[in-house]
Amino acid sequence: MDRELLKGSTPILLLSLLTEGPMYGYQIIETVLQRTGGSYTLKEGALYPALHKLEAAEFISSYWQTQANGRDRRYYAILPAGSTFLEAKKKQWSLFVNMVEGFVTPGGATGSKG
Amino acid sequence: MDRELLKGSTPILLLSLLTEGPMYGYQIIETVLQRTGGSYTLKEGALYPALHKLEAAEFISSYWQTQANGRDRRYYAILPAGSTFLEAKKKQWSLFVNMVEGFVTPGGATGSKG
DNA sequence: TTCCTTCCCATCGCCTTGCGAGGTAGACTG
DNA sequence: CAGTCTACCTCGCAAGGCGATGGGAAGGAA
Repeated sequence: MDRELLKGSTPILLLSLLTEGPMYGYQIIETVLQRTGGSYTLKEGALYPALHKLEAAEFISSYWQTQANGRDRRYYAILPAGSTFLEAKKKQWSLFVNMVEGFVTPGGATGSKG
Repeated sequence: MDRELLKGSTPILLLSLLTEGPMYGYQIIETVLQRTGGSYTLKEGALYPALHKLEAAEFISSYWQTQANGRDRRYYAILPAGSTFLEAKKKQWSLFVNMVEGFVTPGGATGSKG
């Protein structure tokens, strides 16, 4: 996967994932790995800073939870402001995709997909 | 338009545009501006370095052409290697788009588009 | 002539972001 | 005890877009 293509899409990925329910970092990495069939490994060096930034912006919140075995995990949950932001980002995303596809296929692809 | 989203997609845009025929920098900016209805202005600080990089990689070539009024314009044209690269990039692009949309809409969008 | 606008090229420093590498630490296995 | 897996995190680097800035020529206005 081209790293430059990823830039800017990580918040969308994260927020979308958290819409399904709270998750912790390691779990997010595993989930992304599984869902992409192993083709995309969300790196820790990308994940944690992104998560912290999202939290600082109050789009998500976090809380520590102790498991049965005593280990602590930091869960992240989406906040209302995060959902709003996600919707805006999604619109931006489809606008962006449509724009690029408009150039790639000048004849067709004027929209429709998002 | 989110700047981070753009990263990595500029070569695709440029190469796609040049597939339609040789163009010069200013013209590329104007064309992008027109086709996006003014919503996306390809900045000079992004365009020229990208163009030069593409040329250094021998994906495009350039030549100066003098107009009737005596002014010089630097035209860029796509090379065979550039077309090959474009095709590869397009595949990467749709893989990428499908991946992101797979997260955004967990139910549908499993693929098919490329 | 001088001035301004449009056209056309280009570079530089800054900022953001992903990545590779490195670090800490608890729980479980051998 | 050592090794592995889980789970957290940070740092320096590279890459790319952006805003600012600059050079220069053509053409019209004052």
